[in-house]
Order: sequence, then C-alpha cells, then structure tokens
Amino acid sequence: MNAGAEGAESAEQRRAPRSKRSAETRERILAAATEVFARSGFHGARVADIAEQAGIAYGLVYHYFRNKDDILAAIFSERWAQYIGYLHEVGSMPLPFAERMRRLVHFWVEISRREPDLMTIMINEISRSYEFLESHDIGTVLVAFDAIESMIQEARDKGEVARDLDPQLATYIVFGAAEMVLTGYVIGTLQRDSAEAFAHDEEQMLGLLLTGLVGEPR
Amino acid sequence: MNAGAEGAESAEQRRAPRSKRSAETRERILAAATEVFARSGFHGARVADIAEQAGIAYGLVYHYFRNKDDILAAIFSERWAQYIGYLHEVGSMPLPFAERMRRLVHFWVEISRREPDLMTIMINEISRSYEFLESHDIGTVLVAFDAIESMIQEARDKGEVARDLDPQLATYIVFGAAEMVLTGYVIGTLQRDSAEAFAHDEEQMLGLLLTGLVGEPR
Amino acid sequence: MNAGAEGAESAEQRRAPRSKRSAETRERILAAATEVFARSGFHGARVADIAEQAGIAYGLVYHYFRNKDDILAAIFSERWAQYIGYLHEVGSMPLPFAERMRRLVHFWVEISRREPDLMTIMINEISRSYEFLESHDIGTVLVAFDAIESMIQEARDKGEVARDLDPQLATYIVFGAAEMVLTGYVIGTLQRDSAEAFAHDEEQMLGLLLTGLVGEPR
Amino acid sequence: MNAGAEGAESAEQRRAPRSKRSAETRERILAAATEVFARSGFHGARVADIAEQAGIAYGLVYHYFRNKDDILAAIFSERWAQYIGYLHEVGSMPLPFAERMRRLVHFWVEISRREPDLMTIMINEISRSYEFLESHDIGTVLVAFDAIESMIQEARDKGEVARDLDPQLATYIVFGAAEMVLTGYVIGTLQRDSAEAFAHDEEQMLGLLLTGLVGEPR
DNA sequence: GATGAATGAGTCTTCATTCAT
DNA sequence: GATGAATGAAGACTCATTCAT
Repeated sequence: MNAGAEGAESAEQRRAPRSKRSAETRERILAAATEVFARSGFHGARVADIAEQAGIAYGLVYHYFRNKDDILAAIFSERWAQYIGYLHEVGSMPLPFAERMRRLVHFWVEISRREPDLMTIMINEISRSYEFLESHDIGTVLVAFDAIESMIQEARDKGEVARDLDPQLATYIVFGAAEMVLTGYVIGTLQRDSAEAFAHDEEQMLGLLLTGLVGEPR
Repeated sequence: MNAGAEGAESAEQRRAPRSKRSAETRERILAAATEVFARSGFHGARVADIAEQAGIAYGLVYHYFRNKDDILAAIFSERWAQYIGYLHEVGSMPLPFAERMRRLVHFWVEISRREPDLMTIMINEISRSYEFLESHDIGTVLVAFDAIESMIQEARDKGEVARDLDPQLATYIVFGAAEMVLTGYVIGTLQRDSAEAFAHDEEQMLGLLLTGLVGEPR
Repeated sequence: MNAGAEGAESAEQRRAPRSKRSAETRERILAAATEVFARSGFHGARVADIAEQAGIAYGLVYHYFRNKDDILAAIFSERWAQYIGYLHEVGSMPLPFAERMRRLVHFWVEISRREPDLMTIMINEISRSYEFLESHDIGTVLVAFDAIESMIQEARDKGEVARDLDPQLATYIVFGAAEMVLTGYVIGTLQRDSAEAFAHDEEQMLGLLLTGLVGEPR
Repeated sequence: MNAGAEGAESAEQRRAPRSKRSAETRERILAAATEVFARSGFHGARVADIAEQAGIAYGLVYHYFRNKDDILAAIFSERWAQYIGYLHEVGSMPLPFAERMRRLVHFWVEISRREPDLMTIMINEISRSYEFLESHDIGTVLVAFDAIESMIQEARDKGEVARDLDPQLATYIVFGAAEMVLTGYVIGTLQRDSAEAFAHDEEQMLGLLLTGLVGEPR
C-alpha cells in the first residue's frame, strides 16, 4: 500500500516528524477516548465528544481509526496487551504461588489507582459480552484468564493450592473478586485516599483469596 | 361481566378482569424485554423488538411503561426486590455462617440456571452500568451489599471468620467472585450442562470463599 | 343496568333521563374541552386531557364527537352562533350607531369577563386560518364580520359615520381593536380587577373607535 | 479556491468562505422555514418539509438549529429585532404624532406586501401563541407595545391626542386594528392587488385611528 | 493532514382513534 | 352508554460516517 513510498533509510526518519505528530495525535485521541468512554460509556460517548476532548476536528478521528468501535478496540488491545505481558511475566517468574498472587493483586490495584479511567472502561465495556463477542477479539480477553489459570494449574501441580480445586473456576473467582473491588473504587463506594489504605486492601484481598473468609493461617 | 364466574374468591383476584388482562400484558412485556435485553443488550434492543417478542403493537408498551428505561428499571426493581428478600431471609436465619454462604451461593447459581436471561441483564446492564447507577436507585443495589456485609460482620463477631477481616471489602470479593462465575455462564465460557456440574461449582465457590485457594480444611 | 330502577311514566320521560344524562355528558365534555383548549391550545390538548377534565373515560368522547376537530367545531359553532345571534339582534334594533357600538363593545368585554376560556379559544384558535379554512366553516366566522359591516354600512348611509369610510376595512379595524384588548385580558398584560375598570375600558374603546385617538367630541 | 476572487475586501467578508457558506445555508433554512410555516403552520410543518424546501438533507437543519422551536424563535427574533428598530426610529424622530402613525401604518402594510409569509407567521404563530409566549421572551414582543405606548403618551403630553386617553389601552387598540387588517390580507378575505389599494387602506386606517369612525376632520 | 459541512438511516415517543368487553 | 386496552401512523431528533475543500 504505502510500502513503495517509504524509500530508503532516512526515509524512516524523514517520515518521522510527520508520523511523530501523527502518533501524537493518535495518542491524544486514545487518551481522550479513554476519558470520555469512562465518563459516558461507549454508547453514550459521541465521536464529537472525543474529538473535542482531544482538541481536534471530529473528522480527523477517521483518519486514525476506522470507526468508533475501532477506538475502543485500540484502547483495549494496546492496554490489555501490556497487561497480558505482565501476567505472563509474573507467570514465568520462579516465585511461589502466593507471591505471584500478591504481585497480581498489587498490579490490579496499582492500575486502578493510576489509570482509573482505563480500568473503568475495562470493567464496564469489556464485560458487555454480546457486543464483544461479535465485534472484538474475545480471545484476547480470555488469554488473561488463561494466564491466571496456568498459574493456578501449576500451583496445584506443585501442591501450593488445594488439590481438588478447579483451576478454571478458581480463575473466574479470583478475577471476579478483584474486579468487583476495583469497581468499588471506580464507582466510589469504596473510597480509599491513602497509599496505606490501598496496601491494606491488597493484604485483605490476598489473604482472602489464599485462605478464604475463614482462613486463619493468614 | 364475568364477575359471577369469579365467585367469592380472594379479594386480590377479584381485582377486575380488566386489570388482570392488563397485568398479564404487562408481564408479557417484561418477559419479552428480559429476553430481548439479554440477547441484544439494552442499547441494542429496540422497543419494536420487545413489542414484537411480546406479540403486541409497540405503542402499547407505552401504556405500561413510560419509556425504555422504565422497562429496565421495572425488571430490575421487581426482580431485585425478591432477591434482596432472600438475602434478608438467609441473613435472619439462625444458621452457621458457612451454611448461610452455601445458601447464598446456591441461590445465585440457581437463578442463573433458571433465569439466565434475567441474570444476563443483571450482570450486563445493571450491575455495571453507570447510566443505570446514575439514573436509578443505586441505593437499592447497595442494599444487597449491606445484607451480605451484615452477615459477614455478624460472623466475625461470633468468631466464624477471621478477626481482622474487613467486612465491606470481603463483601465486594464474595459478590465479585460469584458475579464473574455467573458471567462465565452467561457468555458461555463456562459451560455447564448438568445439575451435577452446577452443584460442583457451588462446592468449589463455597470452598474457595471460605478457606481460600490454599485452604486445606475444606 | 339502572333503567329498571327509574320506574314507569311516559316513554319520552323515560328516555329523558338517558338523553338528559347524555346531553349533560356532552356539555361536560364541551366545558372541559373549553378549559383545556384555553390552557394548552388545540394542538397541545390531548383527548385524554379533555376526558380526564370531564371525569370520563376517553373513549367516551368518541361517542359524542367524531374527533378532536369536531369538539372545537362544536364549541365554535354553538357559542359563536349565540354570538352572531346577538350581533343580529343589535343590528336590527332601531338604535343610533353609537349605541349599537356601545352594546357591541360591552358584549365583547362581558363575554371576556365571564367566559375567559371561551374567549381565549376564539382568539387563539379561530385565527389559525390555514387550519380553519380547510376544516371548518370559515363562512360562519365571516358572518360576524358581515353583521358588523352591515351595521357600519347602514350607519354610513344614514350619515352617522364618515362618508368615505370603507365599511369592510372598518369592520376589520373594529374587530381587531376589540380582539387585541381581549387578548390583553387573556394573556394578563392588561389586568383589570373591578367592574369599574372594565367599564372604563369600554368607554375608552368606544370613544376611540368612534372619534379616534385625536377625537375631541367624546 | 475562491480566496483569490475575494481579494482584499472587507474583513467581514473575509470571515472565511466556510462560514460564508454556512451563513448562506442558515439563511436558506430560515427562508424555507418561513415559507413552510406560513403555508402549513408551525405544527403542521415537518422538519423534513423545511429541509426539502431548502434543498438540503434532513439532519443538516440540526447543525444550525437545536430544534424546530429554535427555527421559529430565530425567525422571530431576527425579524422582530429589525421591526422594533424601526419603531424606535420612528419614535425618536421629531415628527407630529399623525405623521408617526402614518409611518407606522405604512410600515406594517409594506411588510405585509413584501413579506407576506413572514407576516403570516408573525400573526398566526407568534402574536397569538401561548406556546410561544410561554417558551420565549414575551418581553421582546411587549417592547413593541411599549414603543407605541410611549409614542402615544408623548403625544398626549403635547396635546396631540385626547387628554383622557389611556395610552396603554390605546396601544392595544392601534395594534389590534392593524393586526386584523393584516390578518385579512393573510387569509385572503381582504384582497388587495394594487399599490393604490394598499395606499387607500393606509389612509383609511390612519384616518380611522386618528379621528374614529365618526370623525369628520379627516 | 485537517476541517466541519453534509448526509440520512435508525429509533424513540406521542397520541388520535378504534374496538372488544 | 362506558371503559380503557390496543393499534400504528407520524415525526422529531441523534449521531456515526463521508467528503469537498
């Protein structure tokens, strides 16, 4: 398509300024969309709102994204990718299961603190399965589940978790538990204002997931 | 008119044949809407679809509900009410905490099996929807959380759960865990086709919530 | 239903209650419609509003009137008829022109005081010519103009008004002048709270119409 | 493209070709709406009709006006403004009262001749519409009354009109008289086809308003 | 690249009117 | 006569997307 136009060597750099600006605009759109989607939801967000938030004309959005869906998909895949990356990273570290879980929980809470808008979107839009199943790569979402499931599976094999545990179901439970707490942050019913408060929550979540409500050896 | 046929039944039933038909139509609309919302989502559902599903003219929908939102709100409040009712019922029974949790989990799974459409809506359209949370009574939703929180609080006082447990946070975790499993049923990534399979899930969830991933005394 | 309870007497009278009741209901609808039309305008008034105001089911309205237009037409023709009647009555009396005008003006002001709703409708709806011309008998309206025009014409022949006066145009002016004052009453920009105030207005109008703004021989 | 043709004209015109086109489209919509409203009335006019008349797509109307009401309001405020302007202009001229009235009457008749559609709307949709009066600035309408009232008041102080005249009431009468004649033009019951005919009407109106039906010194 | 004017399909909602009971 | 459930045509309005400049 544009391969011929690329030219040699410096071409990449010559293209740079333009593509740099381009990339910046693209990023600005994504950032704006993240904010607007978080505030109004995917359906409630108008392309015009996103453009306005990004400080550009709304027609320009269509130079960077095929359509509105595409924007959500981009937010989703690009951010989720790094998330998945982290999951795999944690999964491949030679750490005890409890420590892996600790990092996982910490990671989730951290993201929620730093990028609440992004987390809001993840939580609110991604679970709209009927839409997702049709238009996006639900597989990509499931990869995250798989990563956690492998983690649990492996831990079970090593005897770090109960032998009769169903790894798949356990994954859903771990994921759901974390997600609801994050939702609490997002909708403001769980208000936390200090790093300590968040740290405390992490402890609680970790303890509860590992040893349950009853669990004493915490 | 047919008053004679009605006889001296309960006063409630005598509440006019017309109202009766009316009530039936209303129910038919709610049932149709539940199905359509579950299939297409609130935004994707057209009032015309609901009317068609209910086998009525679409203007009639507006005799029973102010607008589309109102239909969702009705599904929500009328079903959620009975749900809350059950929570309180379980909460007031003189049962050990573990048993209460068992019933709770069973209740959730049962509803999902019997009324998957309703559960789909609850999960997709209501529990995550800022729109809904903004326009309707978020308080009503939170009552469910409160009921569970009281349950946990009480159990803590009795020493049935860990002393340092944060009841509020624990509630979110319990709720979130259950919700995600149900979401798995809803979107079909967790396929269960027998009563045994569901029963097994209940055991798993209960065990995990009570004694955690590690938990041995299960 | 309750016919048997009514007892015997003559057939006419036995039918009387029914047609009497009928006539009453019809009147109640007209009265209600007058109020509602005055408040909300013809377009803004819903048949259901009228029925509610009349205290009946809205389907019943269609037993008495073909449709909404028909109600307005009835108000119009039945009330206007008596109005026209008065105009002709005044026109046929052997009175000096000034006296006729006085009675005319008094009549208008009186109606406005006693039946402001009716007057509001007359003023607001009847001039919507495009609708009127199509659906109603504009001729009936014009009869009123004709009556006044004849009055002026005759006065001119007798030398009671300026010889070069165009009776038709003068009619419009007289009519318009009165109508705007009444409109002032209706919309509340001309507030009058005593019989004297209204009487004073009548004097002013009469004086102005007869001898003009300048006019001294008043 | 046409920038070169524009040259170094006034800054106002340089205000971008795009805005220019925009302004033209807006004007085209207003003109179309004026025609359609006059023909079918505000309620009877469909936005689609207006768009078609303007030769544009349906949705474009909503780029320029919030809704149908807004279009009527724009017609009203933009035209009425110039109308009020003229009233004040006449009011501030050092002219005898009779001359002022002459100009006023002439002005009304002229507008009716030149922009019958506009006048139709003013009369049918605005000056009588409770809807309009409620939702918009009735004050703006009343300013016109005030202007005339001041004119009469001043004339009374100078002894140009009867000493016992109520200026406010007189204003309503003058206004109403004129309005009804214009209504006659609008609904076609007063057909005038020559400049002379209109001029003659002006004479009649002026004479009648100044010296009344009886008035001889005319 | 950038702009925003233009397009028009898609839906909700209203409400006069009909009709079974 | 009376009721109000049922119908469905009609129309306002939104907004994603295209495209000329």
